Amino acid sequence: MPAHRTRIQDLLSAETSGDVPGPVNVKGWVKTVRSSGGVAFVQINDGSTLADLQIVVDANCPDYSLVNALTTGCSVSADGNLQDSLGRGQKYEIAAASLELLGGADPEEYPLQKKRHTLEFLRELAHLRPRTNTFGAVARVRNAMAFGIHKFFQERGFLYIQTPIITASDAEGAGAMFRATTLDLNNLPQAGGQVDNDADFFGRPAFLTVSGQLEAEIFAQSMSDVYTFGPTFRAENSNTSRHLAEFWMVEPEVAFCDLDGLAQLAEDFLRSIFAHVLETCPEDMDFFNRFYDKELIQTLEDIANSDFERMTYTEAVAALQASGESFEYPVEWGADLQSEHERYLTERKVGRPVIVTDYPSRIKAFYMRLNSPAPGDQGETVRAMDVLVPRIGEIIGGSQREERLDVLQRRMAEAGLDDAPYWWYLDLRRYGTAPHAGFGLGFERTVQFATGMQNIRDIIAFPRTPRNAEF
RNA sequence: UCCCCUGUAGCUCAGCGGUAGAGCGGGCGGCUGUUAACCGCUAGGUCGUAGGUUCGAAUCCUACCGGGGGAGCCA
Repeated sequence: MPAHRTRIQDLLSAETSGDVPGPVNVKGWVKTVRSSGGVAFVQINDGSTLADLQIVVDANCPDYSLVNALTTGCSVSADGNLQDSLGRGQKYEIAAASLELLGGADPEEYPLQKKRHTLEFLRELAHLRPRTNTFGAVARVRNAMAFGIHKFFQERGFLYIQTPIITASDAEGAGAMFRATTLDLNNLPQAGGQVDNDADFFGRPAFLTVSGQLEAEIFAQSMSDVYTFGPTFRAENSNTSRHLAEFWMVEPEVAFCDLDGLAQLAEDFLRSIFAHVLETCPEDMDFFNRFYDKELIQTLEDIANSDFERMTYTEAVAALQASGESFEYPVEWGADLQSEHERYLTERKVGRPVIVTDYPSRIKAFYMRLNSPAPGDQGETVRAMDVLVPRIGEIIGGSQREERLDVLQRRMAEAGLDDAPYWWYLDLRRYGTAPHAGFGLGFERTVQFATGMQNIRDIIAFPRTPRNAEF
């Protein structure tokens, strides 16, 4: 009896069945059971790879009678030798010497069939859907991409930093925040006719972070090259296939870097992580290519192997106006680009990712660095960039930060912001200020793009959206 | 938050004013290596909820709740 479980991936990746001598132990969850005469076929999956393993149980196995009790969803353990499969459809199979039922799954109640389910139905079964092919593949690809992200930055000497999840500062412009409080909402302490925030846990209002950027800037102004990778929260009432109330964001922040350097970093970064996932998850990527997007792999390979298009906002507006397209929203210098405009640029105009830079200051955040005027501009612009990709639209938003104290203070005043809560942010400009830049990447959107999945709720294990926080 | 679509058996759907249906899944029985196996039999539903119109409502109307698509906000 083998002492340790062998992962299915390790068995299936063997060069020949002879490379796995002697009996092995396998464990997993039953996908389907077929029987024919005196032979039963138990197909199991253990999550280590997309492929199932077929266990052959015949009358020679003392536990043969057990197969009648096996149904989809059971967990089992089997010992036996790996052999070349006698049937078609799989290379190897296990000839069971013994079989054990670890946990049953009442077939009258177990909700997963061996047939295909809709993604909408599976969304209600977040505790069971990782057992399906699609969600197993998403979990593995998501894992590989997280690793690829760390690998990219670590190989470039970036420091992984952890910024707070609970924060008292509200990164301007990033949207509505969730309040984090220990106050009794049914009996709020009052002071001077208002809620007494001094009685709250932190002695002041606190929130769940919408971005680690401002804190990351602190470390960029000391460690030079840093990145964050963690959860962020937006209390926006957004009901789309691209928004979550809780999502993961990657935010590099780089000292002594301008917008051109940042755009290059963003491009290298995206190309690197797509190449990484193609290389490390070939079976899963084939699966997505077959069932979700027939051009997925081709698209990702193209991105990994070709340069991104660059254009300024002013050039983008000119291109949109010259396109002859009839857009629902008018295109005019000074207005933000709408989804339809972004999609035209990346999908129709260039057919690959586009980096749009130098947006009007009026539509961007106060911390973005003010430009000197360029030809064609019809107003102030800032050193901001958006990376647009087909189907998803904006996948990265970033900017060179305003490092000049006087300009920053002027911009904050124009935005109607009070200096006081930003005292430490301004201090960074008072003491050894340095040019720096950073961007934010929505992790789920990136995985969504890489898998071809239509809905972001199928990219995160336990999606938080308005009116939905089950599990 | 706005616009459009949608909610009928465990799942996917048909039925769209007159006695609630199919396929899959489940149960039972066949089948000497199967491949989302195959063949036969069978059980299973207050038609999202609450009102309203009507002799009669799954079907028409209203509100609310859930789901989907699109938009806005953004990552």
